[in-house]
Amino acid sequence: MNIYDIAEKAGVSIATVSRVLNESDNVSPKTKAKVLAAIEETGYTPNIFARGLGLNSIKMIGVLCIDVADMYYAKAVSSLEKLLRAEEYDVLLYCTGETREEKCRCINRLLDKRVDAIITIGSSFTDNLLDDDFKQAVHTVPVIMINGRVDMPGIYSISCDEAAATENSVKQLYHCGYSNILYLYDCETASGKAKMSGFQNAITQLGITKHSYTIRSPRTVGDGCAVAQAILQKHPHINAIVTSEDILAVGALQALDKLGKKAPVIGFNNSLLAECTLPTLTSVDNMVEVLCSTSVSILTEIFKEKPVPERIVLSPRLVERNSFRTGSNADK
Amino acid sequence: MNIYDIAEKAGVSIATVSRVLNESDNVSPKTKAKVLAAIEETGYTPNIFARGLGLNSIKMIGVLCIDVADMYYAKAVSSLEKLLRAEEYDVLLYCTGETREEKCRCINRLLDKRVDAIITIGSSFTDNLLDDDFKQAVHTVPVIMINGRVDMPGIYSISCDEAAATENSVKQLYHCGYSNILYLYDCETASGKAKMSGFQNAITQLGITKHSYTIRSPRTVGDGCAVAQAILQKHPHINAIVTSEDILAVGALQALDKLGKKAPVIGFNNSLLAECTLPTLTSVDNMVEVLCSTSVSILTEIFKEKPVPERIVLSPRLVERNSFRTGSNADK
DNA sequence: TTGAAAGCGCTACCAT
DNA sequence: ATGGTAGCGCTTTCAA
Repeated sequence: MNIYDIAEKAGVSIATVSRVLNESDNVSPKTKAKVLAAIEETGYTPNIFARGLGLNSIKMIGVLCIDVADMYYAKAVSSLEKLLRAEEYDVLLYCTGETREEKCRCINRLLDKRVDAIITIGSSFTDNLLDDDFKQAVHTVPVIMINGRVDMPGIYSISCDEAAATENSVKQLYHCGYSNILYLYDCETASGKAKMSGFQNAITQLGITKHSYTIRSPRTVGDGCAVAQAILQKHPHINAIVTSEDILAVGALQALDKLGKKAPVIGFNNSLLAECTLPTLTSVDNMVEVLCSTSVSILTEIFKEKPVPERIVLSPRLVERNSFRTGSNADK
Repeated sequence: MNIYDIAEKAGVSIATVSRVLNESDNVSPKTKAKVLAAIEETGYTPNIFARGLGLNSIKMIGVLCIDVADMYYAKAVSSLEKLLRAEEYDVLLYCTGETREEKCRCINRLLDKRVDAIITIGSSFTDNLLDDDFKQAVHTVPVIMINGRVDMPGIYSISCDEAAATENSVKQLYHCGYSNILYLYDCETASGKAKMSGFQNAITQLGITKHSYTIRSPRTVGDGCAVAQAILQKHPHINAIVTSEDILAVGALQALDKLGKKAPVIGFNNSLLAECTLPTLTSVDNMVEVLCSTSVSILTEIFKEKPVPERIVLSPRLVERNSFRTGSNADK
């Protein structure tokens, strides 16, 4: 079933069918009706490849993340998919994993598929080693980085200020009377570094570097718990914990429970996990939804060839639950 | 940059370039080298639309789920994406949401995109109202349903026996001395019904229907907690809880904590949440990874036109953590 | 308002 | 082993 069949059935030329299909205005209502009837009757749908071949676009956006099984990426992908579909774009999803080789392979594969744009999620695409691949990509399509940043014309960065968020968490704790703070973190991606610098800024400004600690842990509940437990035992005067990830905060809460201790804990990502713990977890909301909707808006503007900012930074906010409340005073 | 440019640069015909591109054997090493050099030099990649137009395939699989932000679907999508990419297929992801209209729209949109197959995740695609859409889909491409089932030639069902799993959970509890069991569930999809029937079977067989309860709750931690708390107060003799979802199990644990009670709890899905609670949660593993890898194997067999079973059922297994251990005897 | 026809870039068949 | 060429199904320009 193709456009010729429809043309024949409707007694018109393929050009006219094409016009109807593309909602061109120069078709008389009568012929339009005939064509639509033929289409309806046969259940015909245009061949996307032929259309793509002519227009060189298939209305598809490539979305890259490390692994959609991670809740943070999943939320973003879900959000993007809905927003893009509303704009008639489909999502081609790649879970690249951590390695540079695979990320590079995915970018190129996406370009081979002639997607209309690429959106990356997460700071791990902020990687000098990928610059060449992005340079090539940008040559063909716009690239939007959510929480990533590569300074290159054609790459648009939409991110949330994680350094400021972490800095704020520490300051809030301090103002509530906690000054022996542990920072439990998981990775040293660009995002990890930003959060760490936020922590360092805070303790420096507050003059509490002497009594503050940082320690790294693999990104699992069990490891977070073990690592936190060890350092809490070694330094019993630690009286508050800030983490780079909700998962680690969950581990920290478990460590406190095991040690029979109480201390405020602040997570990061405001994920479902924050609602599942006892006490429920106060956590930094990284504004994924807003990042995604902003990204899609920017993208549609780009497609319309309107000027858009190359860099947008949003402020995250602290969502308070039972593991720490800024209102309450210290029980220290 | 197209195949003509490469042909000219390499001093051969486009037919030869095409042969090199498709790794046909009938090309002399010398010409092959020339062509590859030209490709390398120019960075040429074949136009996917033109290829698709000829072959009527773009090596793309449509994956449908309700919402990838749900951890259960996210795990499956992640798993499928990796497996399919390894087979050179890309994943077009649609989060359909709950409504039939949107599911239907997504199926049709996927067909318009000329995907090579459709994979649905979750029992909510087992829906008589969608039968017409699937009938049309099956006409064009194979459909694989993970944890879903529609009896129609061309639809392959790969699922996990959730009824048996729930039945087993109840029996395990009973054998450890718990016979006043609450079943806390969230939905009445096909999957929800299967689990419920498993529960009913168990209590009937065990002769404990008199002291068993079922209650429904929205699928959030807060609701699960509130609903569980209410019924536990009304029926204080309830001494064990089985749930249809880890999220509800988390709620149940919180309810027990609030009431200062202890009772074994069994979740379903063996998600990350099960590691985050105190006590950690014993949960039914729904074998997502196995379901996905089986699905991809089946699919590749179908593409090779080999015969495959229309229905595969896997047995789930109970993953024991601290909220209930079959080894331990009742502390009742 | 409509139709004819020239591409779009590739694959695969038929020659040589 | 290589080349010529006819499609694949659509969009769009040019003519009428």
